[in-house]
Amino acid sequence: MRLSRFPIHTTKETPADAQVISHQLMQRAGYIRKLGAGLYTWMPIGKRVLAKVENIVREEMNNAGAVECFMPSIQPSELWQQSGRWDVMGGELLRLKDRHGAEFCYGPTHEEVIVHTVMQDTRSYKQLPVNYYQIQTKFRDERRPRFGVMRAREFIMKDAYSFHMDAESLETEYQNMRAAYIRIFTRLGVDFRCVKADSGNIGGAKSEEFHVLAGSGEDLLAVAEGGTYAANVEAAETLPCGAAAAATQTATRVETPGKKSCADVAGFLGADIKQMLKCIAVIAEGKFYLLAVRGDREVNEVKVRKLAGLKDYVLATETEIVKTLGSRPGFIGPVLHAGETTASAADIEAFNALIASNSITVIADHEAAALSDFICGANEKGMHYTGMNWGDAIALKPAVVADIRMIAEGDPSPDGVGTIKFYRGIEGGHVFQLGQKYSKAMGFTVLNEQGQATTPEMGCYGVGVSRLVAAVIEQSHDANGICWPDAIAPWRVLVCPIGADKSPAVKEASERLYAELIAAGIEAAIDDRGQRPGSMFADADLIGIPHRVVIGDKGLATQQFEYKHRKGAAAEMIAATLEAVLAKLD
RNA sequence: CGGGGCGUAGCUCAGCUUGGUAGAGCGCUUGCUUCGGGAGCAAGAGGUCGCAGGUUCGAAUCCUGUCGCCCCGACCA
Repeated sequence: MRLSRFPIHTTKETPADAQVISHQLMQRAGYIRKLGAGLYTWMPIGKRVLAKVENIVREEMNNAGAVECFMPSIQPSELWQQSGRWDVMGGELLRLKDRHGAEFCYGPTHEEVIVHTVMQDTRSYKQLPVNYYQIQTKFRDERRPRFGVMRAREFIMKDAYSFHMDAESLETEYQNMRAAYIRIFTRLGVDFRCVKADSGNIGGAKSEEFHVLAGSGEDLLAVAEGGTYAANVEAAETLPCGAAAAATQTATRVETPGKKSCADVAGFLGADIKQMLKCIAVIAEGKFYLLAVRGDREVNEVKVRKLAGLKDYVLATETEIVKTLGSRPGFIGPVLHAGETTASAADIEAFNALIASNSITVIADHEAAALSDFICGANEKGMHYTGMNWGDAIALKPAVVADIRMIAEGDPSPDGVGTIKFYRGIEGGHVFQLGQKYSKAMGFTVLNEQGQATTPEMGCYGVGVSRLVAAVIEQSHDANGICWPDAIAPWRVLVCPIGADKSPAVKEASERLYAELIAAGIEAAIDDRGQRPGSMFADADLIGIPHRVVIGDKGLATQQFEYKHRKGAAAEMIAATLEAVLAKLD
């Protein structure tokens, strides 16, 4: 490619609206231009990189036996009503009406369409398993699009859907896709982890995410040092611990004026925060719950939502807490009122009746259940209990003991091997076992070997193609700009003639090398824009071309080119031949 | 959706408090001199100050509304 005929629009200034480095560099280097919130145009140079990522994904999907198709981005609402998601999806689903008033949505994903399509042609077990994929534009009306193409509203996704007669076949294909994803991320040259994931609201059982490790990542990953366990913290289990030790103290009300957080109370009382019980008041399906974890722990929302009856829980408001417990946030505990509060005797009786009755359920984490002689809120403003024990007459017993806390750094790995360390990651891929959720909802059956109608098992596998471009940059850049790996660089080699307008020798040598590289099948570009050396080098670094060959009179005098790798510290002189340049590319 | 902030030249921003002829840097055009890490000088082009009302002799500036964008918190490739 001749840069004189290719739009390269770089800027020295960083756009004001870009927060993360990949977004800044993609805009500065002219890879993308913003059209609106979460809407980006891929400029020609950016499209080259995007196409390369797409092609790597396509090659690995094809090699893994998946077949490419292409579905409409606009989907009829009927399909979403069949699956039940039309009413479940919130504002994220962009809804449209056509001229007849018929309702549609812009597809945020394609489970409905693929099931609808595949079921039309699939009648027999002999036609399964099969795995369809497409690389296509999706639209999700994100609450808060940000970080450029990393979290755009319109983005490019590779989505694949497989169908199977049984769970074993699904498991086989799931592992096949998982292996394909490992190859994809390896070819992209990124440091990544495959982690156990929560399957979210797409449904289904087993799922893993592929994360590109980066400090700017939005996800927190729990990875075992010295082991193989890796999970998104949302999905990371924690190990049960021992039973509570026998009580050695009796409960004592103590004043803790204005001390609300566990750290404040522990500090005020000179106690270890690990002796504290943290209680979170939540309401689900009209019922009041207290979620109890140790003072230094956090509640894991995803785990709580998996408990029976708590799927749609919300935090209790201060008003609700006052009404139900006679307490305020900061002083909540699984305890009855002692009768020494400013509240009236009747109120206390009412609170205690509520607290003691089934209308309040205590759900304790394993560690919280194992506490003894602990400190907890007294359900009175400014008051806590010390020396409390679950067996105490005024303490409620946990109705449920479950794993509801967030895993923490330093915890033993849930699989028993290694110690947990946290990393940040950018989710670039996700593999799911969906089971029969969609095939059942949409009435998809095929005849098995016995001639009986059977609902197929389904898997789905996504790669955030456009997001990955940004993720690679997050991992591979320096003060001067992007450092592309060869596999997805817009060009592998850039030929930079110095003073070609003045020196016929330079012009001739650089044109010849450029032509030879192209003839040799190397993706090369020549910067024939007539720029001064400084701006030419600055552009080359900013747009991130891996290999740079500078040709000037100085080098040609001794039959030499100058070669520099984008990540190399210094340039070196090499023989002024195609062979010498090719040797550097290997 | 709740909270905070910003809309002035292609880009980054000043001007607004205290109304009075619209500014700088970068970029762009032309000429000359330069030419190995974003050159110098000179001369130019380029903005109905997001939009709509209102106050005023007069509004980028004050008021109201509206639209857009960005940032901080519950979801996802």
